[in-house]
This record gives sequence, structure tokens and C-alpha cells, in this order.
Amino acid sequence: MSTDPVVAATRALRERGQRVTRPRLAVIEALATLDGHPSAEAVASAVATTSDAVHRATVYRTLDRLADLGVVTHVHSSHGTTSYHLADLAEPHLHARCRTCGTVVDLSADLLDDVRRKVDEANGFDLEPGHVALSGRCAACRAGDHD
Amino acid sequence: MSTDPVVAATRALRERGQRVTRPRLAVIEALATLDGHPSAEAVASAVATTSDAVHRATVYRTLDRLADLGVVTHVHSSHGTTSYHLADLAEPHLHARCRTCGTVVDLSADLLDDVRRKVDEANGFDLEPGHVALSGRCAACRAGDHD
DNA sequence: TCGCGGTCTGAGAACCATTCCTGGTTGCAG
DNA sequence: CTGCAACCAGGAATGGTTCTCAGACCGCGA
Repeated sequence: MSTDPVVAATRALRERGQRVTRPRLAVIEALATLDGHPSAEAVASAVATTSDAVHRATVYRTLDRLADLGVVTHVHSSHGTTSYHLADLAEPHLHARCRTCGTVVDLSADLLDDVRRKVDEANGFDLEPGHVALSGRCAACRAGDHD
Repeated sequence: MSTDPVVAATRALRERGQRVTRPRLAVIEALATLDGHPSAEAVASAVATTSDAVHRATVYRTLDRLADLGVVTHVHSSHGTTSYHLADLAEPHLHARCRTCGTVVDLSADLLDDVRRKVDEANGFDLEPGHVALSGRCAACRAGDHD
């Protein structure tokens, strides 16, 4: 990660013939700033506190565009929410979301390699393991109360 | 599957002190009739064509209640939709949803057993593999067009 | 069989995140 | 600098799901 993620993102935009606009920069910077796996809504409100006010709709559109370009990664989790993070910020990894507290846990990327192979052989289905968060209960919630 | 799923469902309701009402029966029968993994919306419109008209809100409530009772299983898939099916109708199994055509593929239940164990050891996270549909691309869509 | 208590339903509006539409703005190539 | 096209703001529309409340009905006990 020697490259500034913001710089990398803007470069990726230019390379694809996309414009680098203030709203887009604001979204990218918000993603670079926010820890974890913010939802579109979280990004929107983070940007809202900035000097550049960016309209909600623009945030959604921009996140979508950036996801297309591969600049950001989006993960769907259980309750229909989608979270985003800059692709550069971390190694590829999988996600698991606690169904009780909503925390997202990062898992190692190769965890599902075997499964992916098996599913390909058995069903001809090409699994994309990072695209959806697995569900379950995190250590804290398991300890906190009983099932 | 020697037991009629509708009977099993009504019995489960009674055992929990829940009432067996016409709307609930209609929902259960719709689930027993519909193939695959219908969404709440699909169940609602299936029920709407029946002689007993059941209000949308009631369908949602009922599905929720039945899921609590363990009579139906609900699975979240990528686009925020939730699908339901009677728990009795099939062996426990996992789901994978094609991100292109939306088809839900059933996978064998033990597929993620190893992964579950690993995640438990590494993160203390208790994976519930059936609760969320994995994502990817089905055989037909892979053949149909290129990535 | 009948009545009662409490649960369940219907109806429509509220709700929330997301998407669409339109006219005005702005990046960027020339 | 100028013009074109892509982009954005604003706000309304959308679509699925949940809420509220008064009335209906289930199931138990008499």
C-alpha cells in the first residue's frame, strides 16, 4: 500500500475516461477515512458533514460507478445492506456478519477455495466468495447470551 | 417426508399456542405449493390469487412467525431479498444465487463444515451457513456470456 | 353449544434506502 | 477560452417491508 488510495482511485477514474469531480473525490476520501465496512448510507452521512455537501443520490451513483471500475469493493450482507470499501485498502478477504450485533469480521481470502472448487465440480457454479458476507454469531455475542 | 408439511406446520403452531387461522393456512399452503425459493412478495401474490385474499402485511407477519417456529427457513440473498421455504420440504441445504439470472442453486449441507470449524477456531465466530445464500454465477450464465 | 378473552387480521399510511428525472453545472479536450 | 458532453443537485417517485388500531375470529371453558 505504498500508493495513496485516493490517488490510485482518481487515476483509475481517468484511465477509464471518467471525470474526477469534487463529489467523487469526497466519496473516495470518505471511504479512505472510514474504518471497517461502511454502508452507502454511512458514506452519505460522512460526506454530508464535509465542506462539500454531496447529494445522497450522487453518493449512491458514485459508489456504483466506482464498484464497476473495480476501485471499490462492495459486499452484500444479511439484511440487504451493502457495504463498500476501497479495493486498495486491504488484501482481498471474505466477510462474516454477526446476525446479532451486525459486526463484520474479516476472514482469510482462501478460506473458501476448496468449497469453490467443489461447487464448480458438482454444480458448475462459479462461486464468488467475497461478494456476500456469511452470517453467524461473533464471539462476543455468543458469550453474551445463550442461544 | 411421510408427514404432510401443512399438517406439520399447523401442529407446530398449536404446540406454541399460536392460532391456526385461514390466512396462515393460506400462506403455508402457498409455500407447500410453490417450487423453489419464493420471496415474501412471491408468496404474497400467490396467496392473492386464492379464494382467501390475505393482506400483504399478514403474509409478512406470518412468514416471520413461521420462521421463528422453525417451520419455514428463510434465506437472505444478495439483493436484499429474502426467500422462504418449508423446513420439512427438503433436507437442510445451502444456497447459492446466480448474480446474473437470480436462480438459486441448492448445495449440500455439509459443504461448509470444514470452513465452519476453521472460522470457529480462528475467530471464535459461529458460522450459520444456511442463513445466507452464497453468490456467484450459474453454469448457464457462464456459458451464455463471457465475464 | 355459547360466550369470553385475547390473538390475529385488514386497511392504509408510514417508513427507509435507493433510484429516477430534469434542468443547470462543470471537467476537460482542442 | 470555448463548447460539448458528462455530471450533479434537488426533489419526487419507487418498492418492499413494517406500523397502528379497530374490528374479526379462534379456541377454551362452562
